[in-house]
Order: sequence, then C-alpha cells, then structure tokens
Amino acid sequence: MAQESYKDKKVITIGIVRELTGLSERQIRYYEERKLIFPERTAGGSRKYSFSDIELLMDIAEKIEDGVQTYEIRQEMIKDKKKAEEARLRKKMIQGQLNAQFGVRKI
Amino acid sequence: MAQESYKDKKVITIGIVRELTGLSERQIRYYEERKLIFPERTAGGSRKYSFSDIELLMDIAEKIEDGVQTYEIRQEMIKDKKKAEEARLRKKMIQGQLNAQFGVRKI
DNA sequence: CGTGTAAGGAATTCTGACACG
DNA sequence: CGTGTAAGGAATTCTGACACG
Repeated sequence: MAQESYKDKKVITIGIVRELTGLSERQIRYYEERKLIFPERTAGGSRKYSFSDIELLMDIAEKIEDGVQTYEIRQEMIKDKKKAEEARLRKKMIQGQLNAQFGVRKI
Repeated sequence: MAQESYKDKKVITIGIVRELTGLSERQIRYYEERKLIFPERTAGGSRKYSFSDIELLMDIAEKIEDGVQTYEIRQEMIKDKKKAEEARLRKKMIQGQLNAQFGVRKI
C-alpha cells in the first residue's frame, strides 16, 4: 500500500515535463514558486519531477485556464489533503474498533 | 493489458539513470552500442530511458560482473524474446480453440 | 572486450529581472 | 496575476578518440 514505485519517483527533467504537459518552463517554475508543485533537485540544481507531478501540473493548468488563481488552487489542495488525512484516520479507528470487539485482524 | 503507462515511458535522462543504477555514463552508452538497450532521443539529441530500461541495465551489469560478454547477453535477450512471442501465440491458439468448441469469449 | 578519460562543442537548465496588464 | 523574454552563467550531454589490457 502507498508504494507507487514508479509514479512518485522524481526522475524527470523540466524539458521532458514541458513536452509531456505542453506547458512552458516558465509556467512550470511559476507553479512551484506558488507552492503548487514540489520537484526535487539534482546535485547540480536541476529540477526533477515525477509522473504524479506531471498529472498534477495538467490539473493545475486546467484550473488556471478556468480562471482559478494559484492561491485558490493551493487552498483547494490543502483542503483535499486534510480530507484525505481524516479519511485515513477514520478508517484506522474503525479498524481498531473491529479489532477490539471481534479480534479481527485484517479485513 | 500491456499498457505499462509509466514503466515503459522513456523520460529519464542519462544522469538520473547513472544515479539510479550506479553505472557510469560510459557503461550505459556502451551497452547501447552493443544493442542491449534502446533509449529514445530528445529533439536535441539527449538520450531518454524508461524505468524498464533501468531494470534491464541492472540485470546487464550483473551479468557483466559474472563475466558474461555483451554478445552473449544479446543472444540471451533475443532468445527470451522469441520464447515470449511463442508463448503469446500458444495462448492465442488455445483461446481460439476454446472459442471454436465452446463459443467462449474471454476467460 | 569493457571502461576510463580529456577535448570541444552543443543542448539544457538555472536565476533574477524587465515587461505587460 | 500569470506569463513571455533576453541575459549570462553553470550543469548536462554528445561524439570520436586514445589508452589499457
């Protein structure tokens, strides 16, 4: 669970990301500046992205086209992240209750 | 079936491949020269590899260390490819027989 | 045979800034 | 606000060759 070996590995340079997303390097770097995307860096300082980042960039681009501002997109992302975290906790608690009541291990 | 969207997409530059495999760029390029690996190219001429390529490179490196020559590795690869193709055909034929006899669609 | 290396050049990427709006 | 662009520099990659063994 939650391994995603390839999808989340940051190995793609910005030029390839440009080709894959159709965005300009300027746009890609700007979305990073606005804290929407978080590439890693090589020893020399070049940005490295994952396939997940590429998907995220395309989502972002779509919203921008729809007139949504980067700040709003960021708020959405934070909200979604919280929701995901809550869902994770709820699941964990239910699991705990089941274990306590029935001694169930993994469903 | 056989989509492998991320694993087979050629998007990784040689420097990252070097880091991921621990091989030198010289080695990586040499294995290409010996037709063991087939990166794509960017418009500017830079090599692009996939995650599959990286796995293959590590297999190759292991064999080289064991004293196997690139020519032999290549022969093995060709043989394996043929076997895979035969297995695919066999499967297809059996499927065809089942369809003819029982009118089965997909198992 | 497989790999290291120095050489020179070309493609890639980086940052900070100015521009427009 | 979001994006284009020219500027200068640094990191990356490329090829062909010489070397060793």
